[in-house]
Amino acid sequence: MGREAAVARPKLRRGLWSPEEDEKLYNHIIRYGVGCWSSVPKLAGLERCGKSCRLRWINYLRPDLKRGSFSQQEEDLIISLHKILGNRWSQIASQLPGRTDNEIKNFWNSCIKKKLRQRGIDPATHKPLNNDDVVAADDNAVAPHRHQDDKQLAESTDDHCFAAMDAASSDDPLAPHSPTVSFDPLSVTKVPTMQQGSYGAAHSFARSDNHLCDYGGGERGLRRSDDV
DNA sequence: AAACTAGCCAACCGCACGTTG
DNA sequence: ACAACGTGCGGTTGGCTAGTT
Repeated sequence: MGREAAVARPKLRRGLWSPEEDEKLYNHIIRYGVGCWSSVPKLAGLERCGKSCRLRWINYLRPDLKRGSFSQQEEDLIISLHKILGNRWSQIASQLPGRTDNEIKNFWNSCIKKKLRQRGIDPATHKPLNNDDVVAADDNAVAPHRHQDDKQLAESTDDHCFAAMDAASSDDPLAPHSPTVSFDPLSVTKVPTMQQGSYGAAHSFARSDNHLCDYGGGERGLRRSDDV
C-alpha cells in the first residue's frame, strides 16, 4: 500500500449514508474495485473517510450479503461458534456466508443472549446459569479458551458447525430485503476483480465458494487472543 | 393521542497489527 | 530498526421504530 501522507482533509461527513452516497460508493467499487480504501472516498467523490467507506461496503453494499433475519440453523451455528471462539465476530462471520461480523454481533447482543438466558444458559460461558453467578457472569467474560481456539475450531466446525452451516446456506430460504433507501445494491451483482490483490470487494466475492475465506484480514482475528 | 420504554441496527471509536519506505 | 500509514477488529453509542402505558 502506498504511503501518501494523510493529507489534511476537508470536513468529512458522518452519520447515516444517503442513497446518493451509497450509489457513488457502489458504482466506484463496481467499476474499479477497492484497491486502497483511503483513496476510495476521493476517487468516488465522497466526503467520507476511507474507514467509513469500507464499513459501509462490508456491512451494507456488498452484493453477496444475505440480509434478512437469521435462520434457526444460522442461530445454532452462531451459538456453537461463539462457544468456541468467544466474541471474535469476524471469525464467526467467516463461517456464515453472506453475514457480517457487525450483523452477527448485533444479533447476538439483541437476541441470542436473551434466548440463552431464558434457557438458563450463561451467554458468556455457555454453561448453565446458577443464581449466584448471574450477577458475576458479565458478558465481557468471554472465551476462556482462546489458545486452543484454532485447533478446536478446525475440529469442531468440521462436524456439527458445518453441518448446521450447510443447512443454513444451501438454497437460502431467506427472502432478501431491500435497504430502506432508494438505491438497491442487490440489483447489481457484477464487481470487477481487485487490481491489487487486496482484501475487500473481490476478496469477499471470491469466498462465495469457500466458507473459510474471511473477507477481512485472515489471521488477524486471532491477535487479541490474550488481551481479554 | 401523547409520553415513555425497549429493542434493533448502522455507524463510529480506539486499538492492534501488517506493510511499506 | 524505525516511523508512518493503511487496514481490520471488537466495543460502544446514537438514532430510529415499535410496543406499552
